[in-house]
Amino acid sequence: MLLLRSHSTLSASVKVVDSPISSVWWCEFSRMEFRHFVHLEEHCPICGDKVSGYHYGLLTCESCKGFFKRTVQNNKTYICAENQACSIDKTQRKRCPFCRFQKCLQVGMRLEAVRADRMRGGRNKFGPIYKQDRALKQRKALIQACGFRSESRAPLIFSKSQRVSNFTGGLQPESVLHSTLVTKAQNDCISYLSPPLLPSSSPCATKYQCFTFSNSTITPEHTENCTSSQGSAAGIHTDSDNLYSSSPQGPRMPQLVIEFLLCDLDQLQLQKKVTTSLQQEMASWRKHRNPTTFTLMCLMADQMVVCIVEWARTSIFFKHLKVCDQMKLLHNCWSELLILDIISGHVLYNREGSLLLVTGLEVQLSDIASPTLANLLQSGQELIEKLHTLKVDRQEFACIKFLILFNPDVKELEEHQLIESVQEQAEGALLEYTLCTSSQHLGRFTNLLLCLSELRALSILAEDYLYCRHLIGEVPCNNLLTEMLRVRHSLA
DNA sequence: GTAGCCTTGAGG
DNA sequence: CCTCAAGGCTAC
Repeated sequence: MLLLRSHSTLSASVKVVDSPISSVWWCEFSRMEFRHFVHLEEHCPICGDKVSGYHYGLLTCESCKGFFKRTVQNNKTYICAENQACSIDKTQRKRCPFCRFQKCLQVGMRLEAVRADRMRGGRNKFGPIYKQDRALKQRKALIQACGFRSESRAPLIFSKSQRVSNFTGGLQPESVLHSTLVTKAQNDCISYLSPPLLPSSSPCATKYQCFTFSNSTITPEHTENCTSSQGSAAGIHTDSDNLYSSSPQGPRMPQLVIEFLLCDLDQLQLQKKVTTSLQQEMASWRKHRNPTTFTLMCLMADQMVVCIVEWARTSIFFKHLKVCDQMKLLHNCWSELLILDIISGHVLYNREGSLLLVTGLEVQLSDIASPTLANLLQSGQELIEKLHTLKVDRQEFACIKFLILFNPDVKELEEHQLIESVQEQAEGALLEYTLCTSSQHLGRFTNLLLCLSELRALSILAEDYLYCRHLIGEVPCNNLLTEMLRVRHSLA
């Protein structure tokens, strides 16, 4: 609370400017049967035929829907007569069911959407994802229909020639881990230039424009503080000699993703900060007695929560919110962000095996006496494995953090609409990014959202567990962690 | 086996 | 009541 209050020099609330498309007009437009227009414009990602709606996780044609259903329901196995690389289009889709089914899975059709009980009608868990995707497509189609493009600002990108020392913001350039980080950031950027095998029918493969601020609900001026103050430290600039200059019409990273990335504290900086604070904490603890592993974990968590608050407080959009809303949002999601930070450390730096916390503290499951804590760590490990398999990158983690932070479902928000709008834009940015970096189309985005709900569930369990131990006096007191624990439970 | 059309039923 | 994504039916 103190942290937030002491920095509450908010100049003005975020200005909501008139969109080039007025909101009244937009509402009227949305009421029209516009969604059908969107569907008709789409091609089946498997065979290129006309789509008939969302089926088993994504927009497909009627025949691929039926094919997928028959294959899964009847447990069919196929064999490819060629080399398992048959091209699938409308005219040839019947020739090789093996390759057709492979393509169904590849683009993201979901096996679990085929009902084991064969019950008809109703809705499944993908409903919200279909809704989100539809909303984004409507926005994109509307932008195209109006000939409106957000190209007002030069794209912010990583420069090929950017020096390592600039990227670190002062950290040791000889650090091996750090070099990996830089290479990864540059590789991410390079791979973005040549998106993996998108079918030619996909609109992403042919033309993709930066969509950020496409509905212009938030003025670019609110992003400028962030980019100008942190851009150089992060090694990101608007140099014309950039990776994309040779292909102005090629795919671009959604600008909002870059903005999020800029706000994201470098994992190594975070580690350094947390370690320093923790060493000081531990020194004072050891004067009395040696802390247990659980105590160490609590001390570390406390320092990470401080970093999370610091990150949020200086982040794009969030820094312009009213302090009361900032506090509500953080009180709602601190544990999710905390777990995400720990998990992202594992996924990004390819750590496997025992749970290695950000300070370097390694926790073996066998060392954990409490079965509840051991279960929590086990669930954390499983989520790490899922995200590791998905190869979630820094850009996606940066978007996910904003998705978690800007939760419009938090009660009694004063700037509810603005918060909802930021979350929608973060969702849109993540979807855009995944559509253009993954060959799985909607599948990757869906997988990320499913992981997000698992993270939410895990954070609730972890918070409950911490609170129980806090009640019996086992969590070190008088810090931000215990304050966060108390606030949540005093509101409940 | 395929694919177009029909029926169903939970959720908005 | 309407929507729409499931499963079902059936001519080919």
